Amino acid sequence: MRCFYLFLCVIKLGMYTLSEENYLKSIYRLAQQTDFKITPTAIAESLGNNPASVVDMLRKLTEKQLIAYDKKSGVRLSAQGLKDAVLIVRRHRLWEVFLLEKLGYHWDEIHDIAEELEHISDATLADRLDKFLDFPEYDPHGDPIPKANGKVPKPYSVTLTNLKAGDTCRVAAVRDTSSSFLQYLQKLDIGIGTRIQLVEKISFDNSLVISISGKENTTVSQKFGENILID
Amino acid sequence: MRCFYLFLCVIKLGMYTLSEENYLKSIYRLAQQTDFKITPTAIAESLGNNPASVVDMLRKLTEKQLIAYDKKSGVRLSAQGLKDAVLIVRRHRLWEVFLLEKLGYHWDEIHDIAEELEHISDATLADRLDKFLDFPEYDPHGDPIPKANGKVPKPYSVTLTNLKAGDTCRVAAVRDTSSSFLQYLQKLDIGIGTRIQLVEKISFDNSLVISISGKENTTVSQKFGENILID
DNA sequence: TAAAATAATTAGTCTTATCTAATTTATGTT
DNA sequence: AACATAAATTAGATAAGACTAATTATTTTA
Repeated sequence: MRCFYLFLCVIKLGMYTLSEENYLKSIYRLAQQTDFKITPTAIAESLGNNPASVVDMLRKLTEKQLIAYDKKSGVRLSAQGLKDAVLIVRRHRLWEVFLLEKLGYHWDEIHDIAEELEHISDATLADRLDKFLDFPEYDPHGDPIPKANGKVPKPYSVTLTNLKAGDTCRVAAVRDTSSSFLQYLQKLDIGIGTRIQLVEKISFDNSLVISISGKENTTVSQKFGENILID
Repeated sequence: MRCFYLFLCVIKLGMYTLSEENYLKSIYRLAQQTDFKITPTAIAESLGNNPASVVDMLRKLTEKQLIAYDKKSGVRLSAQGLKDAVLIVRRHRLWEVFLLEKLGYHWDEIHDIAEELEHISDATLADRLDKFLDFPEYDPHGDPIPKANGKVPKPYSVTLTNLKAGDTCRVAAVRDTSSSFLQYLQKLDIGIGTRIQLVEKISFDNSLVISISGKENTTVSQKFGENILID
């Protein structure tokens, strides 16, 4: 018995539960996306959980030294927590490339499958997949893929809403990767690399009038604009 | 709230928990491998679980109409349960081919990773992977891969222990896929297709004296022989 | 067939991860 | 500063899936 548990302990070293991994990833993404301090409520929202559950898990992650949390500065990943979170994101984005390029999925189908695949825990899997895919730099949504050494290329941060009327840009990446957003983009004929000109900002509700690939004007919401990262 | 649960219900339709899937697979494999009736104890052993836990789960699977269980005839998969179990096995074996052929893993490394990958639940994933791999018939351990329509090619069933002294055969598949067994095979220079001659059966403990690829004699145990499927 | 051994089951406990409801702590506004 | 609102936390409940220990059935074997 004692022996059996020792064994389990050894083979599980460095591995986390599905939930723990999802919390790490969520905290990492919040840290990337916003400059605000990361609160239990924000994490709860991003995971679709109750804040009370988040507080419990934060305690657990603190015990495991994956995060540090105090009310003043909010939640922060430890060196180890950051390393683990980056690896999960790396796996997610590599699997997305695989699903699109090798299995022929569309870009609005791959996110949810990659959410499952990213938790496969073999030590060399990510690196082998990386090599198999010929070391892609970006995933199909334009997000940079963290390197094997843990380095993360700087993600795009300027959005459509940052443009001034008359400016032209190219779509570099999308922030929201839900299928509803991506299908909307499909309908508008927008993909990575598409040229967009901001024609006008409607001051009433910050709607954006844009021209896609030089074609006739279309109006989109502020929320839409915030989810288009540009070059 | 009510709305949210309805949504969950819809997208989860036809999906099972990790545990449920592992029980289904285990029952399926026991049914394939032996003609004995499938008992809670046998399932417990195959999963490394306590029989009490198995009884609990059998109740649950019965409620979901995935199995039928009575003491007389043991556990049997329902039509639905069989369909689901076959799909899991299909996914497992396809992923094994992928890991070996595309990612360069060795045959003693792939089983455990495929145990995780087989639970990825997207509806079209198995078929896409199948196509990507060019519809392989056997996995790297020689096990037949169930077809998209649910048909399962007949697995090999004759083992080394069924031979008579002097008989020659070729290795068609292995029953045990643990890395300890596969590494042992590697050391003996045995793979799928290797020619083996049974030189002598030791009646004391049913050890087998064999000649591998025509080379000098080696002695292996009965347990070893039972795990080598031949053509 | 009776005793012994084995298998199946029940009852109760534990852990993980979630929830709701209630309470405490912060923040913001007048 | 006092109050109102929002956020964080605690306490207690629940469900899944595992466990141990105790009990009941069923086989074997003498």
